[in-house]
Amino acid sequence: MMHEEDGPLAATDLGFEPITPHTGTAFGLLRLSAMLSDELDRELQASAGIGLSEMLVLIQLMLAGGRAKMAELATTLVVTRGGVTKIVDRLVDGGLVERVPSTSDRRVIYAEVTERAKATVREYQPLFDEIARRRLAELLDAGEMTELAGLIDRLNCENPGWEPPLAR
Amino acid sequence: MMHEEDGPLAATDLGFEPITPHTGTAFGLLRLSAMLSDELDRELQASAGIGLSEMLVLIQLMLAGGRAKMAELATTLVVTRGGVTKIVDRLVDGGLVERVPSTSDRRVIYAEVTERAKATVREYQPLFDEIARRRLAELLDAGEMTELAGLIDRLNCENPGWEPPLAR
DNA sequence: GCTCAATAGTTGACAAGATAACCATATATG
DNA sequence: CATATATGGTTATCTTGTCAACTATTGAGC
Repeated sequence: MMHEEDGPLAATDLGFEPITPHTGTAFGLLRLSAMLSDELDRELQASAGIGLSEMLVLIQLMLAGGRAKMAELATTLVVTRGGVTKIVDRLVDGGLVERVPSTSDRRVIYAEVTERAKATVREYQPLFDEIARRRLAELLDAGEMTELAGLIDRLNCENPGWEPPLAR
Repeated sequence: MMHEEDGPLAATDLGFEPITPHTGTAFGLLRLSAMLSDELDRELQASAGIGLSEMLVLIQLMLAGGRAKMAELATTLVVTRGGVTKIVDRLVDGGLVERVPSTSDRRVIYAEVTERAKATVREYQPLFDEIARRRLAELLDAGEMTELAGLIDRLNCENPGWEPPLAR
């Protein structure tokens, strides 16, 4: 019935008017990222049986040539060292990653992909890509998508590299 | 000393080469968002004593004219209904929000900002904005920033509205 | 060489949300 | 009008990642 006591809503119903210049953009960025994460995690979990965090580690490992130090993963994935330990724990349990101690620096441990992991990435990266396409590329024209990709890359490169505060 | 057993790294050291077209962009978007969230949450927690989630609810409430249904908050903030309940619980505990039952639909509860909340937003939104500026606007020229803002807004509007899967 | 600070990784306790079941209310269907 | 279905909110339980403390190793300064 909708008796419309429902006061001063509607005014900005979609809710994207920025209160101050950049707040709205940040707000939108976070929202977009949240939707994307949610869908990626859900689809990967359903198909590949691993979460988004695990997939991101695998992708990053592939990008790095198959192995990377735990601390590097923490920095590039914007997760604490403790967090990486746990994600890698799960990957090791699933037979997707092995821990390989460095011989040159005995503090360091490499996370290294297994053959199984390579197969997993080969198999499910298209899904990842397809979701990204649906949520991003499909809604923009080719030029805009290139623009967006460029801006995001620039921001990632030019931002002061993330490090867990207080060198935690 | 760096004995350089440290194999096939370096090749793509920054780690941003996309494996397939859109994966890299999604990867970058998630990373950017993670850095931004981390900094926003940390700074807000330190200054305002509330987390990013609470601030986002307050901002959304202000945008909606001071009040919004719990379910609306869930959708726009990309959080489950259960999640919103808890965030609003904390805001109520802090005296920033009140729960106001709707009279026209007795299932509905409005979250409504208090005067204290308005003051909090007035006081700390500049901080929010400043961080967004540092992480985004400062690294691009004015035209690029406008471009980015436009693309993000478009993607948020044109994306199929987020809803918790299976009407959870 | 020895001490002190910095770095790498792990661990246990905790905090924030997701999930799914639940109750209450509202709407649609016969 | 009666029943069935959908919607709105909360709750208890579980998962994930942070935080802070701890150990081990490395590198710097004396």
